[in-house]
Amino acid sequence: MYNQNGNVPFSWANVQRSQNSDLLEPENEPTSSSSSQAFNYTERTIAIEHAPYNYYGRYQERPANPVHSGVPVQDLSHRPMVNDLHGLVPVPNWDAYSPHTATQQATAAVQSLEQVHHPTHNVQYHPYHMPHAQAPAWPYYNHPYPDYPQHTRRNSTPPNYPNSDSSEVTVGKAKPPYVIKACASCKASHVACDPGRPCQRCIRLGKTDTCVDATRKKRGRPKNSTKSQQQQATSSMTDSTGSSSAETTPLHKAANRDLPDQLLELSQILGEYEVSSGEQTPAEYPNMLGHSLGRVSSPPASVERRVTPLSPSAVLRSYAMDGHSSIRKQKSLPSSFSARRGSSTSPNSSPKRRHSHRSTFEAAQTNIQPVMLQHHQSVQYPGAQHRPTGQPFKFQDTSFIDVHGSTQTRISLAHTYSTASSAPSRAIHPLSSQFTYTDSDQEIENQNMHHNR
DNA sequence: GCTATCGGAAGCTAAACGTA
DNA sequence: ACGTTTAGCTTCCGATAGCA
Repeated sequence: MYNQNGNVPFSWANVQRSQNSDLLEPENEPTSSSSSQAFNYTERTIAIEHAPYNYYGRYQERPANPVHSGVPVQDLSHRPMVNDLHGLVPVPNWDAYSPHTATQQATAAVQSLEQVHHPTHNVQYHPYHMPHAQAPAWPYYNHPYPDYPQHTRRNSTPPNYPNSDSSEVTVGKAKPPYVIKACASCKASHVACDPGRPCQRCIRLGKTDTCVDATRKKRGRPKNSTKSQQQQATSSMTDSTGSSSAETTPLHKAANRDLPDQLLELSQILGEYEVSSGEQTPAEYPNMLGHSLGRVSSPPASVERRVTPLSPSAVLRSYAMDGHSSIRKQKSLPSSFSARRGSSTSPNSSPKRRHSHRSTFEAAQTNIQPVMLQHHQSVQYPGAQHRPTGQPFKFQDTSFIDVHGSTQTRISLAHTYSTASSAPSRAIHPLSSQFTYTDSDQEIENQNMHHNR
């Protein structure tokens, strides 16, 4: 249940487990110190002035928080919540703060709420999530998961739960985690906001009247995005013979077909790769697999035609990046990938970080097999040719057929490239193993020289 | 020193997708 | 049904520049 840092990684599976486990049975929790009678969960003592953050790193403003139903926020807000589909349930023993700071009034209020709404449940509900409880403006707003873990981003060290034998929790150089909603001014200025309205920055700048929550667009994957993408890709692509694709097939379904059909469908689904017909070696496309694998030799005689995908980064450069740099890399990697991020050209990119990328790259060299395609002359990177200048676009689910040796293996270029000025990191995912590949700065430089030649 | 600007890293959400 | 993936959004760090 705990990761190597001793933290409980957030997942709904863990939430569900916790609901069925003794996490909701405070009396079964190991106690490192005394328990609060009011809440019956294990406390950890912590100096308030040193610990303005809860277990997940969410900022807890200690003094003078709004009081709701007689419940001071600072006394109750620090408990991590799990969602039991009925309400947010505080998880005992995850606390960074002492419940002894709860007032008698708070105790009575919570007990009253629990009795009214869940008299038979042996769980404890956060009062702000009780049906009739009016949520304070902060720290919870109406956010459904107010304690969604965030300490992975901010340098807010959670307590060394569960193995901490110290009653003192070291928070270190913790910074306030993200606010749930930034104000319009802070958002526009790309600066940190705080939950107050007006926020401290607006107060300082005298913009108190205009300090309102920034409007937020709907997040999440759009409805029918895949379908529409496929339709768009299909309508804009032709194969080398000039024939239009008559139908679309999802990549994962195409992968189960016979090879020629699969390739045909891939050619319809994917976009245009750069094609070399045998006299060209991968070294002429220095950023892609051939070069990255250190492979410059001729293909096996059995391979009639080699298709060398142009480096996504090279493609990006070729599409008139005009300085608009809101173009970014896709972040998330498939779970089977080693999680790694980063642009090696970022001004913040440290040599150490680049070294890390390089190490992975070199490790990948030993594993990746040459990538070639048969029966297949022209494929497109979806949408590339129609991409408006300066707008982000992405390569995704790009597949290759590895016909090196006797086996045929589908290899997916598993990730999305949409960066204008940074070197894209990339992940290449064969079905049978996993590895990643990332450009180094030097490689990018070489590509630039090659491209400008 | 203060403030504004902004590129982009890191994180969040929810629909689509995969799988048992 | 449920877990995973992923598109598209968010916040805000940190570099840089302008100004008094």
